[in-house]
Amino acid sequence: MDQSNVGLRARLVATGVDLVARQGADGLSLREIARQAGVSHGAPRRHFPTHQALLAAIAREGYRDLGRRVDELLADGDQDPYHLLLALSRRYLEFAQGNRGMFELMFRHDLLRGNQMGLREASVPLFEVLVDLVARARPARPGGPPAAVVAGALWANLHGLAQLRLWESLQLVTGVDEAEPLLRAALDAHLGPRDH
Amino acid sequence: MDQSNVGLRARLVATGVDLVARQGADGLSLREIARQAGVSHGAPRRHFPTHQALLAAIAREGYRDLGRRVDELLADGDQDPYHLLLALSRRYLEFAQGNRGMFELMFRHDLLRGNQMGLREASVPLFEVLVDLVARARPARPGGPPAAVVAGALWANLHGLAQLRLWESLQLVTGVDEAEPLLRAALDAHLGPRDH
DNA sequence: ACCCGTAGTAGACAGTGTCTACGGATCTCT
DNA sequence: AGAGATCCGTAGACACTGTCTACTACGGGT
Repeated sequence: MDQSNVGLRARLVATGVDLVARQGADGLSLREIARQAGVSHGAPRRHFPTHQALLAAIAREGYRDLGRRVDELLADGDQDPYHLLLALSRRYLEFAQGNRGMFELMFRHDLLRGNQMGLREASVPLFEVLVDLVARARPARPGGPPAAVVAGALWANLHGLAQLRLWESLQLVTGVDEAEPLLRAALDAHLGPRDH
Repeated sequence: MDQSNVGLRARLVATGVDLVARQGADGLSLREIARQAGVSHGAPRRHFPTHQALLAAIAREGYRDLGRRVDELLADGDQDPYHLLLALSRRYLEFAQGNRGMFELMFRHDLLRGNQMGLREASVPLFEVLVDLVARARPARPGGPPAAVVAGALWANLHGLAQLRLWESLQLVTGVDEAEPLLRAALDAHLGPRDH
């Protein structure tokens, strides 16, 4: 793919996305990205004030990618919110498993900390989808917590699953390799059990 | 605290624990730790083959600390498993909030990845406590998933909550600042609702 | 007395992120 | 058209990092 005249800024981000997929989250030094993009090590500074800012831009691309995969799902015809939630959750876990480097980058502590890079906001659209699905999937119970809270808890659960699974902690500790039963347990728990 | 003759290895770890509490997870360069411990930058290498190995040892101390706080809880007299689970969860969240640097270190992707540092195992004893409590708290239902699976899902939920709360994503996205309602939702979800 | 393994020092090396001075375009205004 | 300013990338310096390799001091065992 030739991207010689789309502007260096976009090229740097694209190079970073490529690099993190090929070499993992540790190969993303500022100078290496510049090298791969064919520019000098000082060039990125014109477009990103700091190394972390460039990393954040790359991570944002990861959020966009994840968002696209979820949207793709929603446009697929199936309208049952529970099924959609299940599929969405699987996508999240698959994304983490299949794009390990990017996933690690997206949730690096130093990038999220204090929201210096404005990276938190990148997950908002995804979360809105989640809230909507939760609201539709849950049996209307007037006394219960609001949908946003349930969605928050579910998101936390999903994210925790993805993380612990990536580190293989879950396998070590539960003896089960697959995330599916844990995922089903989580969904049933938050949404109430149903008949599959 | 004077620790001049407990062996350099232990002193380096202690220095690191101190340092991460004072300066955060980014101030933990090998050379800075050596400086704070009053030795040359080559000295740590006698006791830790690599920088990451030293960081892992420091992180392990974090897991031990967290474990102690949980044990403290279990020895407190209260025997109701649900209350204990609630208290344990709160401790987990408090620990993350109050020991931010250490928590970030404990879950740094590069330290956990591939379990190169044998760090995963450090969370096993904690998890065993969790499994035990879950088994006791859950109404015995023969058809349901085994306790280890529920405990795994709950742990993932708890950990996800701690993470997302640390970078304030939950507040941004749910509008609620406190983790308590989310925590209650999670516990009720995984263990079945009860009367408080 | 000798040797040897241990523990810490000191220097070198490649690599990193950031900063500054510089060069060459390109655009604008008179 | 000519001159000035602004943009964008280069090149080098700087302090700092993790790792590696001599080298030194010391202590105990045969």
